[in-house]
Amino acid sequence: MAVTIRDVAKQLHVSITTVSRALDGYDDVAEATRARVIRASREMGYVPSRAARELRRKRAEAIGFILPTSQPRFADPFFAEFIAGLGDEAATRHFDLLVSSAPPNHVTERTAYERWVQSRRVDGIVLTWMRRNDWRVRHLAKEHFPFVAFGHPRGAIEVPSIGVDGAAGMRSLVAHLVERGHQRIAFVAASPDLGFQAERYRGYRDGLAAANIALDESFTAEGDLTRTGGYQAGKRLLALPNRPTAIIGVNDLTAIGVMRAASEIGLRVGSELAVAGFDGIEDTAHTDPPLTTLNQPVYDIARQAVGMLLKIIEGEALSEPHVLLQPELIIRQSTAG
Amino acid sequence: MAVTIRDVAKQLHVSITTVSRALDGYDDVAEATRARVIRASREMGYVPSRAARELRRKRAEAIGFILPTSQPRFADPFFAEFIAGLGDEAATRHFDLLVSSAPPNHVTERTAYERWVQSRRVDGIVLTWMRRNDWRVRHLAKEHFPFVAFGHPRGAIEVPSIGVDGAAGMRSLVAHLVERGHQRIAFVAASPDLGFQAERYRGYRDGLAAANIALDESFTAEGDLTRTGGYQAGKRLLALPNRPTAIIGVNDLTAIGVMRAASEIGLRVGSELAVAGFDGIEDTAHTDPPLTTLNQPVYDIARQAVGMLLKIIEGEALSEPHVLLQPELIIRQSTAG
DNA sequence: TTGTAGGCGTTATCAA
DNA sequence: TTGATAACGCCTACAA
Repeated sequence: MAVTIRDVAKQLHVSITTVSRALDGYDDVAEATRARVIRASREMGYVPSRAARELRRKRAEAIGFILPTSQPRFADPFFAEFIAGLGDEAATRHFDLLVSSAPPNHVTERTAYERWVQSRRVDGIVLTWMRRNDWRVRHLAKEHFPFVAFGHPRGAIEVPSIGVDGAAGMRSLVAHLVERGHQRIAFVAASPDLGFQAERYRGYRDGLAAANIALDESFTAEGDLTRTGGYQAGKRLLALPNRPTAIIGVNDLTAIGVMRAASEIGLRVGSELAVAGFDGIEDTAHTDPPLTTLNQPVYDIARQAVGMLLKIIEGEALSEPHVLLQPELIIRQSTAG
Repeated sequence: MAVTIRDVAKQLHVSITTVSRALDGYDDVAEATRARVIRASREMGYVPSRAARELRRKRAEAIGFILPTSQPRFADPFFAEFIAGLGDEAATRHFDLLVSSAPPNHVTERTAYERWVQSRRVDGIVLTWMRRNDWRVRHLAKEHFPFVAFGHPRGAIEVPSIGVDGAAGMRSLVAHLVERGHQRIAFVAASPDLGFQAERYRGYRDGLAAANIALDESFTAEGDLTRTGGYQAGKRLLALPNRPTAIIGVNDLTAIGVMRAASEIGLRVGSELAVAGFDGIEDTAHTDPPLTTLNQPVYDIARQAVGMLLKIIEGEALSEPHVLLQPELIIRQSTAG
């Protein structure tokens, strides 16, 4: 079996208490003793058992994240980056990251969250893709379970969150398009239940209003955040009698789908149709033509989210419970015409 | 505090033993008692503490996966799908998935693996992006720690693995290109240290040999598995005096980068230059033109890998320690000309 | 079929 | 500055 604290203590002829305290950096242990303990531990390959420590400390030293897998074949590059950020920040703080997945609002989602909460498998949870009247928020708040949200859920409950100003981003994007001479600007949306959809859409409408352009309801189509959804919505919009000259996707994948719809009917993106997205995923730099987008620093956001979560877990007050970052408008050839 | 097994026992006026056994499905407990226990547990919201159970059982009921984050801004869609597969299969088997990340062969990678192994934080580990003479394999084998590899490492040590036949895939791809009249076929490779690179490159060469085409060393360029790497390598290849008429990327991202390099110099992909990749990520269906690729069922592979790993953890023998799947050649317009 | 009791490996309290 | 000892919550021989 693995070497335990008792083995180290026996070897050194000290008590297990001493070993424990020496290793955890308490200051009431003689430096000489500490040095001996540390050396012996390393030599003997002693690493404290996580399970025992958890049991005693009542802390899992882990945080959880549940992927909102909307699709059977799920592969949003956004989440690879997000998870890398979560994992890196957690690791530097000596926490582990548990990842699971569940389709949003599906029954299995509920069990997934409850399992972690009830069994204290994790000390806190990171939420993303916030929804209107999100049951996860209600549930976690009721259980007094630490969590932090990426995105700002609207609702009665106070939620520590970090988000990107989707409305402001969209306003600046619309302004950019108007400046390029566009008046007929369409929007491919996502489910209205999604918080960032509402926010970005609001920015789109406000942007139009600011330019004195009347909102044309037929210029809003709904996708599902995937390329395929964007493609289908794009086809519908481009089949309109008086079709738009610019189309904004609620996210980059959607916009990429729109580009394909355009090129399929021989429309040149950039000169004959402007297309733009939101997220700033790496793909956008490599589409043909490169895609204008609103970049959000996903990796850093993830790290910051973990930082906030750990503070909450430690019981510290957050100096800033609602961090709001500005997305960066990256203008590329897809809106160059 | 959370409700414990003792609370349930007290409530029901039975011993904690009875509660424990009733819940774990032992058959030496009266059905009536079991029913009462189960109902009371649910009503009281009792879920066994993972920490206590782990300590007692000496099992973490968790598996680990460490993302090979080669880039600062890391976002390979391959891994989002892979993680979703790992997480789903683990969850259905009542295991948790721990995710961390580390740059391949960096010192921190070693600590990341060792931490989990030493502290028994996880019961097994899934390995990917196998390398030549992989220290992880040596280390885990030496520690008798359960693991399974995605990809077939060549080496002295017997490694349970699931892989996709990259060589066969590349042979069929080359055959396809030759059939379309191509003779000058280039390859954008990855680090030769990577197992699948060696394998796919071998397939490329074998494919050329089968068609009696001499290998032109200048037709091999090295990328880094990213779109940018592919773009740069593509530019080099296309600047060659007698440039290739077809370029194969060792993975899809690389191929996507090559496409951009081509369109940048006004070469039409499909008619004037054939491009193909490997992986079958969703992007390939939405590039312009859509990209020919070798599809590997990443999600299912991940699930199967977990299945194999759990068998190893349970101490069962694997009926098939080396699963080899065939990639599926998906021919699209990028090689249509 | 049920209950008693010991121990998994730590950390924390208290006394020395 | 160190040590003995009691939990933490659960599982499992063994006894009843």
